[in-house]
Amino acid sequence: MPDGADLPDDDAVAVRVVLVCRALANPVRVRLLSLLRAAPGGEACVGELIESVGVSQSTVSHHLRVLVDAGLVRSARRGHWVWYSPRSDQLDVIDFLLR
Amino acid sequence: MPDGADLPDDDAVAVRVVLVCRALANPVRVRLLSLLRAAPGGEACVGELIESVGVSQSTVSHHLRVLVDAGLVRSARRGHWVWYSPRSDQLDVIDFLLR
DNA sequence: AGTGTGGATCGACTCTTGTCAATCCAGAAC
DNA sequence: GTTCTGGATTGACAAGAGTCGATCCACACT
Repeated sequence: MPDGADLPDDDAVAVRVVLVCRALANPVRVRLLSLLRAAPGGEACVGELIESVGVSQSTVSHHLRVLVDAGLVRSARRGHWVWYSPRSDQLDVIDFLLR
Repeated sequence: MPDGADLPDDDAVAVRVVLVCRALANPVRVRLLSLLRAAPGGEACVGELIESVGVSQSTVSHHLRVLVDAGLVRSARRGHWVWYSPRSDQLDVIDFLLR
């Protein structure tokens, strides 16, 4: 096999680290994730979150999107509300960092 | 105890998370930390690092400073060279993220 | 003293992020 | 259908991060 200019294992790790860390490199997002983790049922809808973090609705929505894109959080619409929750397959990372 | 508008426990965690994650939210810095972790003796001087990451000397120096400021890495001048190494008291975090 | 070299610091520039108000979209209720 | 309400998206702006070349500093050596 030719020497890898094409990102083997090590770089996959680096990409993942950067992705997750970029998502948690902002206090609002850490707070959001923390709130979600502590929320009853492990989920919360956006309205509750807006009140808790003290920034505008659009800003909260933006930050939630970043968390989702990073694969840390998932969203699900149920009826009128959209519910956010930490992704269970990422709980080890989340728990470790927010420990 | 009065309800805390003044950042008790939870916020200390958040601050620490943001600090560490901001430091690792950049691929060059993750690479640097990875190199330091894998370096013989657990340390490397700047010259070696410059060759490995492919950015300018001043940029490497800048990124190393960020890692130091985040408390992940320490530096020590020995003679003519400056040696950087992961901080042993942060190895658990580093190992977990770069695992 | 002066010279050379490994690194840090200093502008200056570009690119990215965070924020908001305004607008748009999707469900629910009418 | 229309209207209301919870969220997402858009556009614009300010602030921050990443990068470089140029310069400065610290140490070793002559």
